[in-house]
Amino acid sequence: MMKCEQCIVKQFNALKSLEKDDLIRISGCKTSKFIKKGEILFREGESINGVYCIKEGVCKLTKLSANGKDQIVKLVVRGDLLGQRSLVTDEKSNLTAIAVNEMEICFIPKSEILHDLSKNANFSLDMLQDMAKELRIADNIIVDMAQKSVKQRLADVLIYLDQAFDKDERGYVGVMLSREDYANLVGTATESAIRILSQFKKEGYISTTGKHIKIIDLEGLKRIE
Amino acid sequence: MMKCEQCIVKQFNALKSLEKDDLIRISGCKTSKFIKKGEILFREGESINGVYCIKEGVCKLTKLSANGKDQIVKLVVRGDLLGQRSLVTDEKSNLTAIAVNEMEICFIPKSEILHDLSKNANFSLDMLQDMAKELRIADNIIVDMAQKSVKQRLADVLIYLDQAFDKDERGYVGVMLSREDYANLVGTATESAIRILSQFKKEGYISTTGKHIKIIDLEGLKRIE
DNA sequence: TATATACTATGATATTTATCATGTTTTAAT
DNA sequence: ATTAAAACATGATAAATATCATAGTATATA
Repeated sequence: MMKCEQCIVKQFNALKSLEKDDLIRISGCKTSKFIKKGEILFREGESINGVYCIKEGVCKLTKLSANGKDQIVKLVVRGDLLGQRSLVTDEKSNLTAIAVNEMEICFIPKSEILHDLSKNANFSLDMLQDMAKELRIADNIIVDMAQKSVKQRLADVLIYLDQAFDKDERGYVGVMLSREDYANLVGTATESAIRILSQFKKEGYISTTGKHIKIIDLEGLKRIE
Repeated sequence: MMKCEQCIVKQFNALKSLEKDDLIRISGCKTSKFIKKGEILFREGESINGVYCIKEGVCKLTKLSANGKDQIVKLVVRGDLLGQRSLVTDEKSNLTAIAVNEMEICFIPKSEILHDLSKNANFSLDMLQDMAKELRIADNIIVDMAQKSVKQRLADVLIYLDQAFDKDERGYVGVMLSREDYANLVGTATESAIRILSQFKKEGYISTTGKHIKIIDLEGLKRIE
């Protein structure tokens, strides 16, 4: 099994601020596993008791709203940590994590992370900075949700996917989401998401083959209003 | 001028984790001032270079959306800190802060806070916990913005104001907002906010006298859908 | 106290979005 | 390969919300 101190993924998250000794210690008690598409890592209301480091794959963080629909709050990708928020506040998870595709993840027990938070100021600061950035992003999403039309928000999602995920050989976006996922990302009815994607296709902004989507006119999408 | 080490307000924020020595040091370089209703503490895009501690009053944090409307992202009250996010990431402010009523605030320069963050693990952890809580709240607002109707969101705002602000002698909510503020909190047109408040009044959930609002039927508001 | 200005209110209408219905296509399982 | 289930698509309609128009009301300021 890959050791933390040799793992390249940690460069993308706060674990990069740990010393070699600490990484070796963490490596000794971490567990690693593969998750199939659609599997649930943890549910809203469950205790996580540690932090997941995403080594490969994508997962969606969702929350069930009062009207019974799942809202996707964010997508978590290779290199991201998962569960820091609940760990720090010692609360149950506020969100449900579901694999969007095949994933490989490592789980680091709570006690190890807390140990480092209390001893290593760099690590704490790095974690604090990550959380601060997440907060800025969340604030911006609030503004977009409140002020932009469904069509704009869906265009935004496509723009985000285009820049955040590698494309395959044929230029298709490197993550495949269902139309329902798109709807749950922008907060609309599935039919509305389908309709707007059809319209984007008709108007030449994107091309689609099943769940595969290719962005054809990124600048056009940015001009949607 | 009130000294930090004697100030009761710090109990409500991360500054409570500092030792007396540190508080005295901070007290020595803080500045304190009064802000009039409507005044701007700082604008989106400006460098804050420190942290504000709210000793008295309320301010709104807004962001201008692409369509030219201000969205109120949150209300900040007595005891809250302001500017930690930008301080930690060393970014310009993402939001504009505007006083909702008469305020008294203290400003602590960046260098002092950074000094404590690097030396005091308790302080860092406390800050981290505050930010983690803010993040949870922001995630929940995203879900509400995406999934709830305007009417539900406005009811939620009233419920929040009812529990977050003291009432005056006659039972009116202790903070006065314009109808436009209500609209900018829920992300709707001012006319829509006015209409829904009128409806709530007609249906006996609230009573209003100008900007003064009294919650009459809290449970009723919670049942709005 | 007069007067301008901002805020509140409400009707009429247009636009956006959700819901319901129905059929097709894709995917997964036997 | 066959069949059931899930996902996609689209029309028709209803409901929610925005926009435009107009007028009353409060508030500040000269």
